[in-house]
Amino acid sequence: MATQEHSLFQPVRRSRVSEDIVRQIQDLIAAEHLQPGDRLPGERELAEAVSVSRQSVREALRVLDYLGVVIVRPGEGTFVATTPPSPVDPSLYSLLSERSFLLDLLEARRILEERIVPLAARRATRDDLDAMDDALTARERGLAAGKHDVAGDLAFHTQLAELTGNPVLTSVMRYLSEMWLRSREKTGRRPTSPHKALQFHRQILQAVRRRQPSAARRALRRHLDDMRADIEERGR
Amino acid sequence: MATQEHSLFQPVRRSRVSEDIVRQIQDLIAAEHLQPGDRLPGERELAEAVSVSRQSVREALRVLDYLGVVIVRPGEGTFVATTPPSPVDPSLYSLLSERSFLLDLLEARRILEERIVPLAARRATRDDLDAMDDALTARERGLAAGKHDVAGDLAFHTQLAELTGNPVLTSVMRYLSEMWLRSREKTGRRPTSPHKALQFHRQILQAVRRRQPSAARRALRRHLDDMRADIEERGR
DNA sequence: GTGGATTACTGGTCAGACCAGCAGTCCTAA
DNA sequence: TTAGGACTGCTGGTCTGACCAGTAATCCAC
Repeated sequence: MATQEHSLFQPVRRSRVSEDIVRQIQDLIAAEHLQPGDRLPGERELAEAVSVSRQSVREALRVLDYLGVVIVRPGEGTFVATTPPSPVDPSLYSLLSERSFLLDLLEARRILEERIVPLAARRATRDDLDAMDDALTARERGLAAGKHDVAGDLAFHTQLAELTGNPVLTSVMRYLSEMWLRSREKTGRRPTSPHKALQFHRQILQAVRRRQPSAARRALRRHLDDMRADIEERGR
Repeated sequence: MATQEHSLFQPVRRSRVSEDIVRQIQDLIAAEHLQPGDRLPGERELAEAVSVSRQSVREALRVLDYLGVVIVRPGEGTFVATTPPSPVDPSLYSLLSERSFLLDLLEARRILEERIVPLAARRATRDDLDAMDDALTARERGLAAGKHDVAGDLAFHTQLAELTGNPVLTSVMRYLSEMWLRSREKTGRRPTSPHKALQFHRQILQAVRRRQPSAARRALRRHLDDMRADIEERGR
């Protein structure tokens, strides 16, 4: 064919098979044919279904993996991610699945939250505090009814950051939370006891409500220390 | 760079080979061994350089392609993209142009860096410190020759974060730097005296080199206090 | 029961092969 | 001499088939 690009014509965009697969899977998720947590067919099966080589399927899955759309666990399979896909610093990506990464993440959280919590105790408005209290109570009730989502636990910490009134702190906290979720999802780590977490949250919030910055920081430290101990222990 | 040094690429070792390659290439770009527009070695060549199959190389390149780090052109080769992608939290976008935003940003930086700097003083390796020293000296010389770029000043702070050995802290610092640049770009704010900044940097680095965490933190505080005063004053 | 070995399956990796497009080279014909 | 086309070697794109190392469910012996 002589359809070269005279100015009228666009350069022909040769599609890459893997791109097509990426789009198809994303569409299936968007259309909710694939729900979070669902297991995708194996790579071999998928390849045959699309009449394509396994290599092309793998390239597609690798991309979706990086995008956070999908979680790939060797020996088990590939699953639709439960956390909303959020861009993660690409340079950190390869670390997400290492246990030490959660400890690094925890160190960063500690640095930040140790200062956020006292600020929240000083700056939060009455209304904000009431709203958080309601949210926490709702979560406690939800847990009693057997319902529990990890993202909600992290939301508490992000909300704490919001109380400071500094949107940058909120943004950074959200950033760390996203990495936390991704990392834990990739490692397949079980969440720590939700009851314990809620108790800590209650303590922190109480101190904040009473405008006791130091007490709030102490409670926060206990919470993070407990998490660290949990990570270090399970890692063995 | 017509001749590509293969010695730049290290043999690969642990889990998922493609992740390692992604990181190596990103590192090479970050270290400016690979410049925007440069052509990467062919897939086959790259594979051999890291003792890995071509498939793994392809998976890595596919990811880098999606991330916008690299441009792949069939028949020609793979090239480093000219514009590195830098996402900013959309919810903050509208705030970028407000003066108070720089103050919020500064508060976050202070919280983080006040803890980063002492950590750096404790953990940094000799080599890292020497490298930073060289970089700082180069910048001093550049300034004397009338050359000055704001991004370089922020790079100092990011490098400080790297000294902690905690990639999360580095990432957050980079995240804040990104917003800082954007915000200042939008507000059209003139940078503070580059000479003054370099002097502060020199003081901080010296304390870190001498393994004096407290002194390093004090120097860092002076630096940030100075910046805040500068922002508040000019805002009037 | 209970626990250990077995086995089928999954992703991770490798090797080698072929295709189509791009770009220089070289040879030929005007 | 020079314009044109064939040639050649490179590049990424794709496919096939094979083996490895984990997971998880099963089954069998104790």
